[in-house]
Amino acid sequence: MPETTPAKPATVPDSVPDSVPDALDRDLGWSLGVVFRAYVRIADALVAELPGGARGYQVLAAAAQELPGGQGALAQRLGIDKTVMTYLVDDLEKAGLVERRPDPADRRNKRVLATTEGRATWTSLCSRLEHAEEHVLAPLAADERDLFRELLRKLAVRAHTLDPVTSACELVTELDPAQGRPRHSVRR
Amino acid sequence: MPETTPAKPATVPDSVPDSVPDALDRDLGWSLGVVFRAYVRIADALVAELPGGARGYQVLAAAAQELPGGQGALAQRLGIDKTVMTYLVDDLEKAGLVERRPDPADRRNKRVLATTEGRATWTSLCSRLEHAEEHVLAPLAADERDLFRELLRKLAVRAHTLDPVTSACELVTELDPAQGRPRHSVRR
DNA sequence: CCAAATAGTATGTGAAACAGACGAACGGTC
DNA sequence: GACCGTTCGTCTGTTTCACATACTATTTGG
Repeated sequence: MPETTPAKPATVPDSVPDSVPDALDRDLGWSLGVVFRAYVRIADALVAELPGGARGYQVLAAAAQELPGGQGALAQRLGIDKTVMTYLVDDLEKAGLVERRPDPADRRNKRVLATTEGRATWTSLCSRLEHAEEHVLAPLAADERDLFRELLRKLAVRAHTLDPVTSACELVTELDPAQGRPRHSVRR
Repeated sequence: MPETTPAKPATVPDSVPDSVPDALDRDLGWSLGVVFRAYVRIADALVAELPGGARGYQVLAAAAQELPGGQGALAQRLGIDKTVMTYLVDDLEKAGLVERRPDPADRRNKRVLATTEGRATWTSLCSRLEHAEEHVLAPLAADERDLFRELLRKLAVRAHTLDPVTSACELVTELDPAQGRPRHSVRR
């Protein structure tokens, strides 16, 4: 236990990760969080003009591409609460980028469609976001980038079709019996 | 304003062009978000007993492995605000899983170390989280899983060392001059 | 010893998520 | 056509959370 001065002073460890055997590297959750936050940060900075930030862009993109379904389905697809989607679309509508139109087949559904200006804005921002993606993926080689995209897409499509609560529950029940010594009575 | 009216009529897209099943699949941000949320959801469910949820687990893991640096460095590494880290460690300390100890070299720094019970809890939860990771990665083949892990790790380590604000700014300034005529190519 | 700087903590504010209730619109059944 | 039950979107209230700010303790350098 090298408690005394581990060869590296605890001061000024700033931006020099000495290729450490950081055990956190092995944690998928940590890696996912870091990459996700990095992307969101860059994307938010790039589309800061847009009402909803990065999520507003995703709504706009969905509207411009005229994906089927009302804004409820859109919310589920984007992982946003439906109440959040309401004022997200509100802001975009106030900005004149999208408009709500009741689905003639089922007037309860309100489709979110981009206006002409909205489509123009989207195409403009779209190229920016491409740069953001490339920026995040920069550490990888070109073929690695495509590979990563494809693998991640596969995971996302699969994870999106599954009901997360259900899968979590069945995972818990799957683990519970296998947990010979389950919990150390972690009191809260 | 080049072509005002797009060839695509905005009327009643009952039959959506199925040539593009899901244009969102191509968006890296969407994929990242979906996978990240799926993981967090499962992880939170698995470590619900722990004070801070999935982030509490990460703090506990860092404490158990005795990573160098105080809780400020820890917060930066985990992408959490330092004020959040304060009451996160508070809760874990109240639960008897970690303890704060002033660094003898610099008593301003408070290292976060796991207690014996904390280490036991960590090893217990660690195996669970491994299952969670495998569950998220289930759609991939075994070799693909390892490959994805490695690629993601590379991205995370690189993104973590960079200052996100700086990189975002330089990306904006890089894009600004090119903004005059944005490319229309949505996706290559 | 004093001044500047840094780590951690406390506090206030605003935004966001979440749950629940409500009106509108549909699908049946009678 | 008139009644249910259901679904969709919206509204409202509550609670949690992140962020900025100010403050204390401690170190460093002159």
